[in-house]
Amino acid sequence: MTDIAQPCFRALSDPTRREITRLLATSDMSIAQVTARFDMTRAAVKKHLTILSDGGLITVKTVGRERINHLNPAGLLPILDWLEFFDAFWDDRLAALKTAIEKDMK
Amino acid sequence: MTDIAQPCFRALSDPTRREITRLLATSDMSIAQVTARFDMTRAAVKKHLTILSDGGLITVKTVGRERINHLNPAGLLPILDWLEFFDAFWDDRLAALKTAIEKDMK
DNA sequence: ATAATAAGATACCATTAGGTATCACATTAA
DNA sequence: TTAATGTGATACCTAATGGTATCTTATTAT
Repeated sequence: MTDIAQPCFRALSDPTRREITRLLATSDMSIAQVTARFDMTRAAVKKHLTILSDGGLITVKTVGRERINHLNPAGLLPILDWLEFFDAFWDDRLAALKTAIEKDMK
Repeated sequence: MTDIAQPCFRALSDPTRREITRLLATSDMSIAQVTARFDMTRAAVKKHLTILSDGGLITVKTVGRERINHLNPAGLLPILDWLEFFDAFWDDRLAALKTAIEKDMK
């Protein structure tokens, strides 16, 4: 029950952190640069970045007095691995799924 | 900034809830049946099921005095939509998965 | 009719989470 | 050298989270 995916799911469970990942997808940023995009203190942003790092979603490189945060898309793989479990069931449950969706739309 | 995906990400952020989804992938279960698989009270399990329902990951049907919990794989689509943003950063594995699901739903 | 079973509802508790303010330290600029 | 900048670290606050216990109601079985 080691649950390797937990730090990743945890990291993505917060909207601010998901937004940070999208920001970093466009370019690397220092903590101050990320903070400039949000209405919260640097300390709060730093906590989010730490959690993203724990989840393997970003890497951090020290450049002078700055900490450059860099997106690590491979950190999303635990999520994909987890989702793949349901591949088999999508086929099996296809009929029920169609019915359920169609009924919901009425 | 309505963040439609938040209830889904939130639902999957807890290991117990992820395990429940896998359980329900094998068969529908009443609350008591789900509870029998975990070392916690029925009230705790019920809370998890409510959060999974809020996240659109399960549906609940009343049968007599029982509440039958049923996996709703389509509830995972918000996650896939969100992940799709990162397609540019790796291969097309994710997009293939998502389009396969959507094709099945039609 | 009575007892057993399934679940809803509420109050409560300890811990975690997201946030702030503040101070110290390292690096760069003047 | 001195001042400004970027960050680390800590203490603290409030709300949310995951859990329990307990009581009530609805349904099913004897």
